Amino acid sequence: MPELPEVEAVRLELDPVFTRYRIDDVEVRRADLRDRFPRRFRARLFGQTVEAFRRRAKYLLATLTSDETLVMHLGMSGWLNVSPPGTDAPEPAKHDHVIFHMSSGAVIAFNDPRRFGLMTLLTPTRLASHPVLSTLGPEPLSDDFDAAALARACRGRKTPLKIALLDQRIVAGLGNIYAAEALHVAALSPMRAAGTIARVTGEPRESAYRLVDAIKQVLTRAVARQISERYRSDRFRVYDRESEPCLRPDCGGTIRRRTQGGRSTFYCPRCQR
DNA sequence: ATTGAGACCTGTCGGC
DNA sequence: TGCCGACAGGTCTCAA
Repeated sequence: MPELPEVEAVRLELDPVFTRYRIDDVEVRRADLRDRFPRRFRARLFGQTVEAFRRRAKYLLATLTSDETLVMHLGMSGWLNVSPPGTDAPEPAKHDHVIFHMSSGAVIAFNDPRRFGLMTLLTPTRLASHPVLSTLGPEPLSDDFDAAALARACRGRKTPLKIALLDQRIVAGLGNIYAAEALHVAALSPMRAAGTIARVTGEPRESAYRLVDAIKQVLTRAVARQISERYRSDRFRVYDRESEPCLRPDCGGTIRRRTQGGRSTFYCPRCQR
């Protein structure tokens, strides 16, 4: 489920009942998501106040009074479900692995059937030197992410553009759906070599400007729509629309599906070059 | 250095 | 109905 827009929706939903509130209790019902939880996980959270809560790429980062940061990643199937203050907390659902009881009265359940999600605690030092977090590319909706930055990152690369967009070191937050969507908006082929959006000097070509605009547009709209609602394939231009007509006016092409890096890519072979 | 394949884990869906 | 394979919005590791 979760790419940048979904993670941002989760952050927004949690913020009013999570940020600046104390963690009164933590139920750890399974301590093994993608990695085993760190030692003393529960004890290190117990009684801590969430001083700040932000999103970086697809990660959620909660800074605690202790200066440690609770790092959460939703993986493929993860979500954080909120029971608002004043409501009866429901019985734990299947695959509720960690449940936070906040001083706001809210109960927040981390649910993740496939357990590709991640939850850990990092000291400031280890946060700053984290091999993944410290090498993430720019936030796609920030001013740091522009055609020059994208072209520089793609310069000389022969890997297909779609694969490059999924590389979180190039741009952080795109996943399989929005990478395909952005390439369609930009009318760029997913198979094209990533390096072709840059000149040999590393300067952006026109396609790099188009792609950056498309990424920002696709993500901005998805965030605005508060994609936390249920998955509906008709919200997408190409994703999950194999054999259906291309939605670009006057294109007349048909959406195709093929595999790249072991994952499905959807695109229009007619208008995406 | 890049790149591709396989791994992790559970659920769902379509075909027989 | 039941079984089986294919596939799913992510990331990591390992080999070539």
